[in-house]
Amino acid sequence: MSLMIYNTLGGRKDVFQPLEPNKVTMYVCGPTVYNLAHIGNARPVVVFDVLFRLLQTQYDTVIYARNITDVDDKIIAAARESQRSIEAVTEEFTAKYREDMARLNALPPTLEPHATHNIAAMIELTETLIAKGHAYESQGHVLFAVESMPDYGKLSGRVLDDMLAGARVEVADYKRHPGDFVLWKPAKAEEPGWDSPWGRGRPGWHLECSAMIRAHLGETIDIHGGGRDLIFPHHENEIAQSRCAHGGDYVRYWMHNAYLDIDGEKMSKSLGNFHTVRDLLQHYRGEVLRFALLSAHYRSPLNFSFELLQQAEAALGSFYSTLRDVQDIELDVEVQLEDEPFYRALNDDLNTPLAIAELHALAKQMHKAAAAEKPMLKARMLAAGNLLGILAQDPEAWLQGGVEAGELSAEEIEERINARQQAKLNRDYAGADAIREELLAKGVVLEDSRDGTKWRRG
RNA sequence: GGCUCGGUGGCAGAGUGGUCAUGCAGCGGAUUGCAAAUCCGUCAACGCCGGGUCGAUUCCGACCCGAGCCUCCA
Repeated sequence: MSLMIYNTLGGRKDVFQPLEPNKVTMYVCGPTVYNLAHIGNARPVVVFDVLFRLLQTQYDTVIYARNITDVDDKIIAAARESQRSIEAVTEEFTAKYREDMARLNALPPTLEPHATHNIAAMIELTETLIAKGHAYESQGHVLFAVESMPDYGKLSGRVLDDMLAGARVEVADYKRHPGDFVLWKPAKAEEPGWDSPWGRGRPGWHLECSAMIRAHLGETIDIHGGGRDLIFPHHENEIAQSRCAHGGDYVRYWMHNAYLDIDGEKMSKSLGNFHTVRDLLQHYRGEVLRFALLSAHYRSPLNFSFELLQQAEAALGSFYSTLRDVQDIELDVEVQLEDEPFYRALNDDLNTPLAIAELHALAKQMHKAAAAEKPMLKARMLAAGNLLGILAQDPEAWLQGGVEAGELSAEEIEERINARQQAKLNRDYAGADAIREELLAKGVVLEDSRDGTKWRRG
């Protein structure tokens, strides 16, 4: 089965073929570590985590790099505001970012290059660009000359002349062309800086990705991912830097996720309409957040709401409930992924909503299945869950757990269930129902079955 | 203004040139001491207008509406 990927460059789905037959290199734009990640920032992380898992089922070597931008104007500003050192700020938010993403069941990337550890590579790249006539020094800055690249704008479908027509930006006087962008800029004394042929300074925003990809993954990588808003200028400029410096292809497949909306508007830090992952984790388990993020296709906007999270929670609860019914069944069967509808769905440009629908279909089959069919169905559900990064918990623990501690402990609940059982034996159904109601009022749902009474929070 | 991308049932959200998405919610039934879970059945959509087609939500064109990028942002 071949993986189809929608390539922003070209605007259509293509069969994915890595440069080398059994190796895939993938790079996703990571965080600028100056504050907490919001749930919109988590979307690419979760989406590309699914891709990472999927690729690993097909290729022996998958190298997935996600950078940490730890030098940036916003970081400097954040450090100044909180009267802390740059390092204190970046270390704190790097650690918190890793924790938050781990709680969303995102696997750690293979590599996590830091911008500040790769300054030499950036300087070298800048020197190459100057030597080849694609960059120039001006008033202490080094700028990339967009006019030196004939097909600049190809990724975003822009033409330099058109961009000028609508330009609203004041053009810095050190630029030859308004579209020229900074590779290296001078650092003030109190700002972080590194010695370079152009004096003490620091890199421009776009430079780090090009330099680190080249340093850690090679001149040409297979997949580069990120949010849609990075297409221009960030990724366009990365292409310009890398292709002009090294020639050849930079990235074979560009993938861009759509954003999360709040009331039809993009969730963003600048609009202030965001929820941090950390905040949401106070109320919802990471797996619920993850499921919610996967409930829409990654290229479609996803309207974020509490209803969405509640639906995600309900869906996961129902899957875990199905799995609880078969929790004692041993797995000694092997799933043939190639035959699986959910696998087919994921291979079609990561169609996670369809994969989830197939998971519902599997659950439904499980409910009707004869005993002999259940081990395979369970294995298939878990295999699907594994690729989506969900359903790996103990079902009982999931159903009885939760972020918001209930009013009752498990022991207290068991005690009430026993009391109710006794009432039932005494034919005191009114008493038994009273206990059911009492527990329900405290968020505990009882389910009677031949095997006794099960409970869950819900 | 330029460049992108969208508009699917009450909600979320896939997909397709011709009887089915799926989930949640609703309605009816089975089951249950009562419930829950589950099962069966059921309601309901494809922005608007035109064009081609035997037939379009799906293709083409215009229009309306929305979002994003062009400035830090996933």
